[in-house]
Amino acid sequence: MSDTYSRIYAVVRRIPRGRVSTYGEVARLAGLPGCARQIGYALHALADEDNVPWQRVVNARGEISLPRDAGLDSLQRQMLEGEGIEFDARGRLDLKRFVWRPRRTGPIQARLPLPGGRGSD
DNA sequence: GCAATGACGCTCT
DNA sequence: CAGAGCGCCATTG
Repeated sequence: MSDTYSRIYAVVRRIPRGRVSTYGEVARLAGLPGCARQIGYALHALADEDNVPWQRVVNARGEISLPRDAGLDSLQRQMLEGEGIEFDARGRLDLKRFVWRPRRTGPIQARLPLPGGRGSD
């Protein structure tokens, strides 16, 4: 496994349950700005025993970005819904509500009312 | 080592 | 808001 993958996995593992992040954001947090595509590439080569919450990574539109033929898109959606993530009719989630923010960026860090129940991890 | 690929993002229309 | 086009870069064959 390359160091690039290790960095990516480390960041994805930090995403708490009930929240999601974007490929571009994960790339930046992993110290790989501009390498959003490589995030997907790394997650594709991921194994189940690696214990990485890959389902919490979506594209910048808040949409599942997996190919249909693999059948993983429905799996990801089911797992996210199980964490309390809500999808609209277009199969998209509201990044405004569910995106993960690593550090407090400002005074307002409003506690998002997670449908799942508890608002903290 | 070169050319093609891909679980993406941003800008313009 | 939605779709099309172009840029991006590590990994693969």
